[in-house]
Amino acid sequence: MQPVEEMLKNIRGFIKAKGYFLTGPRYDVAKALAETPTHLDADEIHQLLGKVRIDASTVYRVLNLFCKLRICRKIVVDNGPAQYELSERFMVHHHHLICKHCGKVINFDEFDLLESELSKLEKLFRRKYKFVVADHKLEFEGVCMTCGPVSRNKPSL
Amino acid sequence: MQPVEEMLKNIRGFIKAKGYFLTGPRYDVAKALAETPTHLDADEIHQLLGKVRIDASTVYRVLNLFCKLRICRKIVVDNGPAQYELSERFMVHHHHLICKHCGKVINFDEFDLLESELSKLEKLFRRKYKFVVADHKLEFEGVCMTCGPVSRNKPSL
DNA sequence: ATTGATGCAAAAGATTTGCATTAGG
DNA sequence: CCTAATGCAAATCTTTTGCATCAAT
Repeated sequence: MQPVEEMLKNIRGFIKAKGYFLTGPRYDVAKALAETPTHLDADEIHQLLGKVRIDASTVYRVLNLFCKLRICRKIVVDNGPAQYELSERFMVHHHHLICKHCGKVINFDEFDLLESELSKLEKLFRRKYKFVVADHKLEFEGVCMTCGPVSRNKPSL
Repeated sequence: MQPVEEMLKNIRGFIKAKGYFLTGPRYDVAKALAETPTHLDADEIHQLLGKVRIDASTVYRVLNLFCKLRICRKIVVDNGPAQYELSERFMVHHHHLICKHCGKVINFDEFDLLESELSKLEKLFRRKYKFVVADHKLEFEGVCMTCGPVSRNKPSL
């Protein structure tokens, strides 16, 4: 992952190349995302930007634009607002461990064999289902360290 | 997958074993899920049960109970209501291809190598992150046959 | 009788939208 | 100027909740 300044420069270039402006609010949201190693929801971003004057609806509009341009990626979670993170263009490719008690999202990037299996599958889908894969998402749901100690038994919930 | 009648019998036994009743609404929702090879959202279930008198909030309450008991499984999707499907106790284990144009969800169960890789990962998470995996979810997002013809190029969106 | 399940209506939470205003080129 | 972006307020959509009623043992 690149330093924040460089990421912002890249994002600026990316937005302009697509014919959009990097306005104040867009810069602020991009900065919040670039400075956060994990994920933020719309409201957290709005809070972070407390001092600057920005409306919640603008945050959503910016995030939607960013998703459309693939600057960021939306993670929909059960019971709660969607989370956003910079896309793989700016972050390393990874997937998520989601704690079903506290909702915490842990990134992981241990793959090796897995990713090659995934791309084999993607070719299969194209043949068998005529389905063209643009992105894949792998999530593990469970109980994190804080919410439940590791034991030999599966969690009861 | 078993015939619907048998699935319902199993579900009845499962619910009673957990100390709950299989009431009318619960039976109707279970039947709707058992008769659907793919997924339904709460409103679709409500529609399906049009003749029988059941309130939308009851549908949600039943679905939440079913998820808690692991009779069914909730699939949260972007832009739209959550989808529900019977759990792997009653359906074969599978994952999803999600079309980002029309929202269609296609089941797939081609695994082989993949599943063993996934369980290796789950062991790793327990060691490295002290995270105990209860379930995993693998989704491929892309464009389905109806929404875009298969081509050699990646979809522009 | 007592506990749990349901219907109804209202509330809550997240996100989107219409419209007037402002800003950027 | 002209188009795009923003703030504000209201609307929308999904899901949850409080409460009175009903059902089941």
